[in-house]
Amino acid sequence: MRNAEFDRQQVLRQAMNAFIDKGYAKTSMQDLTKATGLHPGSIYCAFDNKRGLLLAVIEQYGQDRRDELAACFGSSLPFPEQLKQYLAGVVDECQCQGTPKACLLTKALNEVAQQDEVIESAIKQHLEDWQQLLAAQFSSAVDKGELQGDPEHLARYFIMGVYGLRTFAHTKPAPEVLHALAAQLHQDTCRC
Amino acid sequence: MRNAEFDRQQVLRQAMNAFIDKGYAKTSMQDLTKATGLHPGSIYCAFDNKRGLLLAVIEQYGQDRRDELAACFGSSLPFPEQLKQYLAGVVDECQCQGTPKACLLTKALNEVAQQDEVIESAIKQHLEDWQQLLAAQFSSAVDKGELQGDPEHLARYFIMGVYGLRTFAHTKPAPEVLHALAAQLHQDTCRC
DNA sequence: GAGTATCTTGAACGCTCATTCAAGATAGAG
DNA sequence: CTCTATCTTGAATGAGCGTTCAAGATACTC
Repeated sequence: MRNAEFDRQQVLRQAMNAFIDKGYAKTSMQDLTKATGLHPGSIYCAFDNKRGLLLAVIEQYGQDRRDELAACFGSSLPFPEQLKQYLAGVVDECQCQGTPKACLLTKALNEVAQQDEVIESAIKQHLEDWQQLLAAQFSSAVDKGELQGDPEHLARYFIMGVYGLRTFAHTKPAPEVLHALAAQLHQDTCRC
Repeated sequence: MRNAEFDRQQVLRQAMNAFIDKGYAKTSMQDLTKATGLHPGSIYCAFDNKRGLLLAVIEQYGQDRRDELAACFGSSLPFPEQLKQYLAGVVDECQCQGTPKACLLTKALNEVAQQDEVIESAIKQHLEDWQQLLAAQFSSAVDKGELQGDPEHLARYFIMGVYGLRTFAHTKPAPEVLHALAAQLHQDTCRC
C-alpha cells in the first residue's frame, strides 16, 4: 500500500489561483502542473481531467466563501457594521495590488457555464447558497429591527451590487471611486 | 481592380454574435467562417488575424451601443422615464429567450483583457465613453431640476447596477426578480 | 477583348494542447 | 528483507487550432 503524497486542499487552492488569473481555457495543463507541483498523471488520477479539476476547485471555492461569510457575520457587531466590513473585504479584493482578483464563480459562469450544464448547475448552486446565507443574515437583522424590508429582495439587491462592483473594478477606477460606490450600495441596502 | 464582396458591418455583427455566445477562445476560426460566410483567407486579408477581428468587432459593438444610447435619450420624455426605458432594454436583453445575451465588452474584459494590453485599453475606452455619455445625460437632468446629486457619481452607480444586473441574469432568475431589481436600481439612482 | 490587379478558395502546415500509459519509485505488509 | 499494491513520472500521441499561400476566379481598365 501507499498513500498519495500531496495535500488536496493546497493543490485545489493553487489551481484556483491559476484559473482565476488566466481563465479556464487559457490555463494549460502545463500551467496547472507548474502551479500545483503535480505531474499530469497525478492530476488525471486524482481529478479525472482538467474539467474535473475545475469542478473540484469550484467546490473548494464555494466552501471557502461560505466560511468567509460565516466568519464575517459571526461577530456581535450591529448588522449594518457587519455589512460594511463584508463590503470592505470585497473592495479590498477588487484592489489587490492593481490587479483585481475576480470571483471564480462569476468568471467560470461567463466562460464555461453556457457550454457545460454540469458546471453551470454547480456554479448556480453555490451562488444560490451564497444568496441564501446572506438572506438569512438580512432576515435576522429585520427580526432584530436593525433593518426594514423583504430580506430576500434586499439580499438579491446587495448581491447585484457586489457583482457590479467587481465588474466595475475590472476597469481599474481610482480607489476612492470604488469606495464611494460601495458606500452608496451600503446606504441603499440599509435604507428602506 | 476588384472590390471586396462582403459587407463589413454585416460580417462584424455576425462575428460579434459568435464571440458573445461562445467567448473568444472557444470561438474557432471554423466557427467564424461559418458565422460570417467568409473563408479563412478573406478574414486574414481583412482583419489580419482572429485577434484583429475581435478588435474590429469591439469597435463595432461600441459604436452600436453609443447609437442605441443616443436613440434612447433623444426623446422628449422626462429623464426618469428615459432611464426606465433604457433599463427595460437592458432587462430585455438579459432575458432574451432564456439565454441572457452578454455584453461583449465586459465578457472580453474578463476573458482576454488581462493578457492583452491593446484589447484592454480598447475595451476600457469604450466603457469610459459609455460612462461619459450617460454622465452627460445625468448632468443635463440635474440642470433641468429633474435630478439631484453629482452626475458623475450617479452615472457610475447606475452603470455598476447595470453590470450587476447582467451578471445576476446569468444565474437565470425569475423574470419578476430581475424586474424588481431594475426597479429598485431606478429608484435608488433617481432618489438622492 | 486582352491584360492585370485584386479577391477568393481551401488544402496544408506547424504548433500547442489535453490526455495516455508503461516504466520506475516507494511505502507498507508479512 | 521481500513482495506487491499503489503512486509518480514525463515522454509520446493524436486531435484541433490559428495561420499561410499558391492556384483559380473575377471585375475593372485601356
